[in-house]
Amino acid sequence: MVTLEDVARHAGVSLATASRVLNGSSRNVGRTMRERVEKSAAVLGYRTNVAAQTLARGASNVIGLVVHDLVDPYFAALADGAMRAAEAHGHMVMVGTTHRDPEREIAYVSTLNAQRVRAVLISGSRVTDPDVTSRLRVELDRYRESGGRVACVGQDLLGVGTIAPANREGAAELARSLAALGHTRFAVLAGPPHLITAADRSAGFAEALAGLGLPEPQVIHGPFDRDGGYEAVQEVAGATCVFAVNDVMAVGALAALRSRGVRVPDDISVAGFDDIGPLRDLTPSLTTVRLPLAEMGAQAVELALSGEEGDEPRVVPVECEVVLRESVRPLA
Amino acid sequence: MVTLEDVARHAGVSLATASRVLNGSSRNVGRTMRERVEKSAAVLGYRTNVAAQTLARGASNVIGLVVHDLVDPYFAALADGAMRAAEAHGHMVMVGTTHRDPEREIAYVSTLNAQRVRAVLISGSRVTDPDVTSRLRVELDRYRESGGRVACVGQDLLGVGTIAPANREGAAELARSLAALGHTRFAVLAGPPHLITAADRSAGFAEALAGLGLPEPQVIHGPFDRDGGYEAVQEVAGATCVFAVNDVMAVGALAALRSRGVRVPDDISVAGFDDIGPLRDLTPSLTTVRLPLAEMGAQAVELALSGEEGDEPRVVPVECEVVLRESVRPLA
DNA sequence: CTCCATTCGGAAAGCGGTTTCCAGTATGCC
DNA sequence: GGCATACTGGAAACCGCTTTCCGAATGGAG
Repeated sequence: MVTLEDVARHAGVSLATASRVLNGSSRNVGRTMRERVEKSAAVLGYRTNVAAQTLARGASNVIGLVVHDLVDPYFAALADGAMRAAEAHGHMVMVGTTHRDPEREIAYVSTLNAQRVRAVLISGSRVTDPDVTSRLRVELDRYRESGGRVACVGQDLLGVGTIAPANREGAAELARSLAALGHTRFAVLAGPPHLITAADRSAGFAEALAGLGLPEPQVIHGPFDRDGGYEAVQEVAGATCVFAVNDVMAVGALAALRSRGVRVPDDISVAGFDDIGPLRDLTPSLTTVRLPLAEMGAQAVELALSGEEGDEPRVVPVECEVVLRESVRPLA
Repeated sequence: MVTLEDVARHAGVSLATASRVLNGSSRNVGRTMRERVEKSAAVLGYRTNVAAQTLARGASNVIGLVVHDLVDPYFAALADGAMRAAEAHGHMVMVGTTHRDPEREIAYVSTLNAQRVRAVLISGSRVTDPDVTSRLRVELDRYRESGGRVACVGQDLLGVGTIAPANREGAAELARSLAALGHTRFAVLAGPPHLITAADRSAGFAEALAGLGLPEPQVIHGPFDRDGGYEAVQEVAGATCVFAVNDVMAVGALAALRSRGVRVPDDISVAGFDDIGPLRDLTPSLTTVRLPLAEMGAQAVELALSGEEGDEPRVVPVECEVVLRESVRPLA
C-alpha cells in the first residue's frame, strides 16, 4: 500500500506538503513542490486512505441513507435522487434497507453513527407506535449531538429537517377529482393502520369526501405492498372507484381485478398514489398522485447538509399533483 | 464525542481491555472487567469510531457496489440481494451509480479503493471498447494488489471472480421456444452494439435461429432502456415475433405497439429478458427469460468475500429459464 | 510447597492522514 | 537599508482504535 509518506519521501518533501498538495487544503503550495508531489503520486499510484483522512478530519464524505426496500421503485427513485445530489457534493452514499422493520431502522442509525457519516437520511413512513419513534429519536439525537446532520423524508416526527409530502392534501385533491367525474361510492385500500403515510392518505381522502357531502368510503386494511393490494381489493363491495394508497398496491389491485374478469375502468375505476416511473406503461395507465421522488431525495441531501449546527429543523412541504389517466373513467 | 478512552477511564480499566470488550477480539476478558466496561459504555453512550477502527485494522466493513442505474429494477434487485448477503456478513453497502458512463465506473473503483472497502462489486454489462475495459482492469488490479476483493456480475473480462449469466444460451433457448410455437420471422430489438450483454443475447438468439434453419432476424439497434424499445419497435417490418434484449425495452415496445393500435399477442408476439419483478403484472404478461437477480447479487458478495488472496478467479455460471407468458402466442 | 502453564490486564507502538505552530525567505513600503 | 508582512515548507502533535509484548496472577500437577 502506497502511503502519503512514501509519496513525500519519493518527492523529497515533507508529509505536510504532500498532504497539502494531494488532499485539498486551504493553504497552497509552491509550483515546484506541487508538481514534484503530483508526479510522485502518479508514479507510485498513490490513493488516499479515506479512513485515515476521516479520522484526522473528524468528518467523512459519506452520506447514509435508510430505506425500507430498494426493490420498491418508490425508494429506488428516492435513492437515485439522493445519490445524484450527494455526488454533486463529492459524497458517496451508503444504503441500509430495513425491509420495513423499525428496529433495523434504529440499528442502522447506530451503525451509520459509528461510521461517522456526514449525514443520515431517513425515508419511509413513520409508524404510529410512539415507543419506536422515540427510540429512533434518541438514537438520532445521539448522532446529532456529535455533529451529525439528519434529514427525513416523510412525517415530521423526528425533530429533524424533514421533506414532507402533502399526503393528506394530495389524497384529498384526488378524492375531489374523482368525485368531479361523478363517482360517489368509494373504497380505499388503506394499507396497514400503523403506517402514518398510509393513514394520512386514507384520512385525507375520506375527509375530502365528507367535505363534499359524500358517503364514507369502505376502508380495507392490509399490507402496503403489491400483494396487499391484490388481497384487499377482493373485499371491495359496491364501490365504483377504488383508491389504493400507493401505486404498488394499485398494481396488485389491477392484477386481482383482471384475474377475476373485472374490467378497469369500465366496471370499476382504480387510482393509486406516488406516480412510480416504471409503472407508467401499465394498461390501463394508472390514475395517481405524483410525487417528485428523485427531487425529494435530492432535497433531503441538501436539507441535511445545509444549515448550521444549532438551527431549528426546517420542514419542507412537497406538493403533489393529481394525474388522471385511463384507469379512471367518468361516471355517466 | 465519547471515545473508547473515556469509557476505559470511566470503567477504571485500560484502553486495551475496553477495546477487547467492546469490539470483538480474539482474546477474552474476565467477567468482572467485561461487565464494568459494558456498563460504562452504555452509560456514556459510546459508539465505536469505525474510521479509526478501519485505520487500525487495515480493513473496513463496507462493500462497494457499482451499478448503472438504481431505478432500473434489474439493478435494484441485484442490489437488494447483495445487501442482504452483505448484512449477513456484518457489512454495509456503499452504492455508486454510473448512469451508464464507463468512465464513472472507473472513477468509482478508485473512490472505493480510497475507502478501503472490503470488496468491490461491479455489475452491468461490459462494453466492447477494449481501452475502457483495460483501464478499468488497471484500476481493479491496483485495488486488488492492496488486498481488495472484487467480483463482477456480467461478462468475465476483468480477470476477477465473475457471476456470469448465460445470456447467449438463455436467448438461444428462448429462440427455440418461440420457434417451437411456429414463429419463423423475428425481429430483435438489440440495444446498443457496444454493450456486450445486449450483443450476446442478440447473437445467441440469431445463432439458435440459424441452427434451426430459420431466416436471420431483423436486428434493430438502439438504447438499452424503455425508450430505446419504444423507438426500435417502430422499425420492425414483417416479423411475427419481437425479441427485446431486456424487459425494460420490451415494456417500451409494448407501449409503442399499443399506441399504434397493434395488438399483442394477436397481431405480434413480444418477448423480453430478465424477468423483472415489478413488471410481472403487465398486460399482457411478458414472456421472458428469468435471471435470479437477487440471488446473483448475493452470490457476488459471497464470491468476492470467499477465497484466498492469490486464488485463481472463479467464474460462476448462472442459468436462465425461459418463461412463456401471454405476450407470445402460438402461430396457427 | 514449588514450578510451569495459562489467563488476563496494561503500556505503548503503530495505522495514515491533518493541522497547528515555527522558522526561513521573499516582498512591500518608508 | 530596515522593518513589518505575507508566503511557504517542515516538525510534531494529534485523531481513536488495535494489537503486540510484558508482567502479574491464578491454578493444577508433581
